[in-house]
Amino acid sequence: MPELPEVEVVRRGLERGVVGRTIAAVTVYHPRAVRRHPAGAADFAAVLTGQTILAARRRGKYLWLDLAPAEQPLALIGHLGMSGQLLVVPPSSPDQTHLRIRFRFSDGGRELRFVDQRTFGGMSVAPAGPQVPVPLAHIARDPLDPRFDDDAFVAALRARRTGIKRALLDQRLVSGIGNIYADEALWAAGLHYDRPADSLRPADARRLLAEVRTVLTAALAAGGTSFDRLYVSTEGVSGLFERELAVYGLAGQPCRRCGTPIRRDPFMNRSSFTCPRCQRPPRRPRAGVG
DNA sequence: TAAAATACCTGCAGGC
DNA sequence: TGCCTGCAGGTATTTT
Repeated sequence: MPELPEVEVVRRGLERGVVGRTIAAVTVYHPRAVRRHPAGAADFAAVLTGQTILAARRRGKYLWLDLAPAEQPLALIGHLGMSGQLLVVPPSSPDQTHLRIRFRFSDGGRELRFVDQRTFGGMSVAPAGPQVPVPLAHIARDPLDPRFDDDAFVAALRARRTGIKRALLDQRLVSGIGNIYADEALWAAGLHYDRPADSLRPADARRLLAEVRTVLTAALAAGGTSFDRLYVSTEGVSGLFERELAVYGLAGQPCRRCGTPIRRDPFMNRSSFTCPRCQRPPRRPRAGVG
């Protein structure tokens, strides 16, 4: 599933593949792919046609392409959702089954394709803001951002009246973390997902943040985590981090630290994976206990 | 106002 | 073989 490392791999691919090129034509094959573009698919295509891409940028799990401004600066925003892919491929390559948007370029070279099986992802065009496009103003910086404020994060996390995993998944508090890396970081830090955030000591919060950074960095180095080929780079290559996962998806298998079988609990309509020995449940759980 | 719950969506695995 | 159910989960919206 695309979380920060996977999205960053895609961003780098876009930087190599489409920056500096001019969009010649846009075709939207599924309206849901542009549902966050209020003016609709026709407007989406019309606004983008003729635009030159200046840069490929990211905040958390969102990507955007800065466009050369005619009057006001614009950004082409993308989110991969659960199953989205942004592929840079030769025009002659066969259409993917779930091709949602196609971008052709004026140089006649490789085209950009947004492919998304479950259509949780999507693209839109919005005004570029001073730091991030206007619709992304609520997304916090991610832990790999040089301007991420550790002290502010620790304070904000400890002010939350909820479980720590819920807090980690809240993109307004810290971005880029999804279900996989939340579970991995919590295991590494020896913390249970339902531990109340306001019960964390500052040192606990800092240790958790350090583990988040460690797991995100390692996953990025491995090219991300891939399951059933739903996540791939712009060249269609799968990531290798899955083989390094410690708990996610490993229910029943021994914890690599203590040998206790990993357990899976329902959590927020999905799953949490923990080692019941390394990650003791809290005495006063917040919510979402399964 | 914050936190929790729900809707959205498709493909696959497993049971029968 | 074919139908049904559960599951995967990030974000926006709705409810509590």
